[in-house]
Amino acid sequence: MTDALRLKNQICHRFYTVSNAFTRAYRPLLKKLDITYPQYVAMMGLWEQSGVTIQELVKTTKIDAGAMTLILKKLQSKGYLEVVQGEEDKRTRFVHLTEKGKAAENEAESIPQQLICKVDTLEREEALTLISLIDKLSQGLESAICKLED
Amino acid sequence: MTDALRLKNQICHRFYTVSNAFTRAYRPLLKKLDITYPQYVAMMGLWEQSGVTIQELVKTTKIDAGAMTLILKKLQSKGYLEVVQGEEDKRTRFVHLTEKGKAAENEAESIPQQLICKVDTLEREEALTLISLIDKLSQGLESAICKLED
DNA sequence: TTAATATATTTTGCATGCAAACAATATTCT
DNA sequence: AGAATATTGTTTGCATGCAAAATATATTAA
Repeated sequence: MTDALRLKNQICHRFYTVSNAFTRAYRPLLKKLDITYPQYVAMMGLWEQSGVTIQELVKTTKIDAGAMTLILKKLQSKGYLEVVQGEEDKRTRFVHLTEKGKAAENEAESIPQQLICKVDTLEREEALTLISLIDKLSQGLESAICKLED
Repeated sequence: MTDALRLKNQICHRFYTVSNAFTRAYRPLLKKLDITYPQYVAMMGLWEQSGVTIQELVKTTKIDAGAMTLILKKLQSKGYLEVVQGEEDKRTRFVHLTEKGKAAENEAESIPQQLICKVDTLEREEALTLISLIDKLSQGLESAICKLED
């Protein structure tokens, strides 16, 4: 009846589907680092800049703050990072990569390419278009979430 | 150092981010039906075709089979559907919408438009391009997951 | 200064997502 | 027929994602 409600017409369902597929696809690649996809995202955030506040890491990775607490505990228990309380503001906590954490970047270096090699259906040009369209959509979504919360 | 590992260059991270944003955006819209986003996906599958096998529903919605068991229990407890064992093949179970479940489609009819109105950053043309690119990527991902599992 | 308010992070309760193990039922092979 | 194998669903254990409540610490207002 209502075409608007058909699954094949839902952009959201595609994101749901592809996002989950990415998580599954990364799993075998992350095995050697013994981390999950969200943990990998947190590590990417830290490889870009170590020694940041938890809040900043939450902002850059867009990982839920509550989940971040657990993820950092996991990564710390694996020896990838340390968390230290702020001096000035004792509410804040800073996340620092350990040597092992920094070294892991080298092992991770080949991961993106490994996945791209397997997912070769998009030309570079198309990939760039895709990214810019997603970013445009993403912007709208963010503000939409605010509007919808009224 | 390695640009390949930067978050802003990750398509996967965008899907992760946007997918989660969609889930949050839908929450207030699904409140009146008292269902979650995955439950909404299951309902969309059933509005398209009721009386299907659980396996078929898993296939069309791409919801994890294990999660589907719980989701169907939830939706059944809310009175939206019934599950009956197959006659020929007793392993299979068929999912049937109740009257309440069918009626819910009318209430849900406005949901897609409600969200689209808020997320107005994409032109229809761009949205179509986005969809086709995601689908192309999605195809590659599916086969990639198979390759990676070796 | 003291009370009220704001911010950073953690905790809690609930709902998946995922892989692997299981259970029940079918099908196939010998 | 009978055992081995395959298929459909469910269960289990672990890791988030999300919203809301709780903590600890800062900041602001009276």
